[in-house]
Amino acid sequence: MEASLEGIARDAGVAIGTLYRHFPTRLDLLLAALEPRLREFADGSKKALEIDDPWDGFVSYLENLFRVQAGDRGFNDFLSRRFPGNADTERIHDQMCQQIEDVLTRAQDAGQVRPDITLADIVNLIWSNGRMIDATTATAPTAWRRSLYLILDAYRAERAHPIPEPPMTEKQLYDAMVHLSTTA
Amino acid sequence: MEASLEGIARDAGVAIGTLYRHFPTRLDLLLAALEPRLREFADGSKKALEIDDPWDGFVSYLENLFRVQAGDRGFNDFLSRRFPGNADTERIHDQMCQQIEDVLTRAQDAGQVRPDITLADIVNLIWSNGRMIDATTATAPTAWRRSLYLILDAYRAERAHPIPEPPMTEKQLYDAMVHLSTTA
DNA sequence: ACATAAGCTGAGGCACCCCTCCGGTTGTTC
DNA sequence: GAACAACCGGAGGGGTGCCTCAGCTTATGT
Repeated sequence: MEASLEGIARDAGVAIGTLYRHFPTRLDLLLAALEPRLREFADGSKKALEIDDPWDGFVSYLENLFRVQAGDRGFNDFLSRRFPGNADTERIHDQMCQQIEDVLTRAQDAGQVRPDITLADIVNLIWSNGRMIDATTATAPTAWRRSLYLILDAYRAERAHPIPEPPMTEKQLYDAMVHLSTTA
Repeated sequence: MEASLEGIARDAGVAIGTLYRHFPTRLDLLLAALEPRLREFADGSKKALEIDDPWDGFVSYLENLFRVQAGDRGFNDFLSRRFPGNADTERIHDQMCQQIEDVLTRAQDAGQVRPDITLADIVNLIWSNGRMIDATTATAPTAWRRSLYLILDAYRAERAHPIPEPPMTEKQLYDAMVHLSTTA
């Protein structure tokens, strides 16, 4: 996301004008580069959704998400942000959010995930994981799995203690994601 | 950490040369700006360490840490990174790590925090929290408390589930922190 | 009052980066 | 093989940021 377009053109062995010709905006390029990842992610998600046990499905969904996130810096950057005004990315994000809510609600209805968790908490998880991946891919590339399995113990219904802070509202969450796309 | 020095000088109503005169490097400036935060943090830590119950002390320590982190972007940036070669920052970081280990070990010895947690896991927490704060300060400034109390449920010793991934080694952790100071 | 020190300024050199645009190259079609 | 379209290159204008340094201003001390 922060890569220099001139550097990308150089690495691609192509002039800067050509890069702009094919991808008028940085987001166009990112989306094109992300296509295989999005497919990979979708495949994993499909498998996760087919798992009978709701808890296992929930875990599998997150593990797939985090794995793909860890494997691609662009995807990692993309996941945490919203790009208001771009219909493509908004659709992708909306679909993901819907999927997360589905898999989460199913596990909650089964009494396996604590009921006070919301989509915003999972997005938090994505942010957190993204930062961890930034820090560790170079030096401890599988470290993200540890924090995933650790946080899962917080999500189990039977271990739940009350949380003295409400989840973010939908608007707060959206604004936060937009904020990340304009600053960090 | 990413602020433009020229912008800082402008905001301070001073020429760029003057800024450089007082603070030859960006790190010098950061440390000077951070001094009150470091003191505030130290005060809170002291109170936390005086709490009798090891679990409560652990919680209080983290809550203090996260609160200060949420209140100051510079401190937030500073916390996640290591600046190799700078004796001052290395000392501060080493002290913090030592403190964290103390408060953590005490709670583990009391059987209140699960024994498989290490310093590296707490540093993960700091990274995660830092990212969350970047995302939410503008829109949901107290959201960090929620994720703190959520993760605490994962840290409780009772009914802990095994984690299929070892903690980072000391070297991995150090390298990751240095990595963040040169890239993100 | 004068010398010396300390402090401040901002232009300027260098390095990136973004994005545009025009001239040149390659390909296609009849 | 001519006309046309599609494609590519890269110089260049505009912007920002880093950091230095020569010259000016303001203490300080005797």
